Amino acid sequence: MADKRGSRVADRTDAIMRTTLELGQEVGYAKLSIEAVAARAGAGKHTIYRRWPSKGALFLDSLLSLNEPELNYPDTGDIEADLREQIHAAVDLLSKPPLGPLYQALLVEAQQDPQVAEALNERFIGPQEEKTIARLRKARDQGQLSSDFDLSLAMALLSGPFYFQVLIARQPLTREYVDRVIEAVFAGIGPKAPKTAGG
Amino acid sequence: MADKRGSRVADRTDAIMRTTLELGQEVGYAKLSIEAVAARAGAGKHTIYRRWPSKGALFLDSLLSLNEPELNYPDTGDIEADLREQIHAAVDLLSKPPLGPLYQALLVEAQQDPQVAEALNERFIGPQEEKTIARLRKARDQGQLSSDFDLSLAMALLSGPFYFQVLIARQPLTREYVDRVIEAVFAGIGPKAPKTAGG
DNA sequence: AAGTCAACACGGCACGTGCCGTTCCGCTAT
DNA sequence: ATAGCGGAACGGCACGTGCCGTGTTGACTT
Repeated sequence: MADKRGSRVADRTDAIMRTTLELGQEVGYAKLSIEAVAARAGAGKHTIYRRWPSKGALFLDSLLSLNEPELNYPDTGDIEADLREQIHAAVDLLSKPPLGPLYQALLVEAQQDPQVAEALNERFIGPQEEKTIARLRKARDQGQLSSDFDLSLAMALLSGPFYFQVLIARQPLTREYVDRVIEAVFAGIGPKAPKTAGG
Repeated sequence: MADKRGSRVADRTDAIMRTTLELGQEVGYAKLSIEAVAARAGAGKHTIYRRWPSKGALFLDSLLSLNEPELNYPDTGDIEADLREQIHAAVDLLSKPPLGPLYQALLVEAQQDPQVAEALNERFIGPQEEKTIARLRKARDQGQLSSDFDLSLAMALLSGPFYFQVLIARQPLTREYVDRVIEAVFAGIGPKAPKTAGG
């Protein structure tokens, strides 16, 4: 039976998503076409269009279906060490092949398609942020952070430089770079001696 | 003579670039087609393809032809105040209509087209970085920055959160947010009491 | 100095290709 | 019977490339 007509819906859906990732890795997201996905997956285009409203939605679902990103925070009591650990893991996962290029493409697509942006935030970035903020909150309660700090601002300070490095500067994200950013975000770039008093 | 054949090359080039920006604002970068630019500019597609290898290159040239971004640093002696001033100006220019959406689209295109990325870095982002770094260096020499600091890292710490806010969090860039980021980057998110030695 | 002309750039048109999103058809498992 | 499927075909759009007739330009002739 070379045909898959009538097989279980979930199987068909999985096959399409797997093919999407496969083709995405081969030709890149930009050149990925629904037509090609349908052809390789042995599916009708209609079957794809029935389930996903856009290429971006299909791609997002496909990526999230991997469900790998169980990026949970360690909690050793040392917030800087835990952040390093966590960010190293995230970097390993999201900035290197095979997932890196795909995740990056998804960020690009999110810029162009508000629906994808919303879904991405809701289903991936948001939850990750919450985990980070929860961990930061605990640290703040333990006096490891400036007490009056807006935690979502801290989030941005910690994440921004990495996105900057990848998306704008287009430089590789090394562990050393991660460590330097974390250290600097904690210490600040101001002079070591307090600003207020004479330095 | 409704025809522009043989008129000066620079005029034709300008007309095409102006039309590109115009159409870009109307339909957005994604739906911008060279065909439409040619039609509205009263130009042949060849004339466009002859000068620009890609839609991205045309768009980049068109944006840079505005030549507005003379974002030069003030130097009042107070690095934090100068950074605020400078970043406020940059934010006003690059995150609000009419240029904001176009600049954002250019960043997106740079993700997909390495040639555009390189040109963008070389002709816009790079020079701006250099100005910032030069100003930071002066501040460091005056003792307003931690003395052993890598200035390009400071660059990333200062820029990253803003790109994050726009591209990832998709939130508006307010002056208040800018001020909070700058303050935090200087002070650090660590506890107020100095970690290293007694202040 | 005035006239001439080949080279060049141009606008416009048409072509073949690729992918879009949709529609129809025949098949198959339920 | 019905609903979902694979597959084929559709019209539409934009791509990038040829070709054509036309206008401008600058070097050469007179």
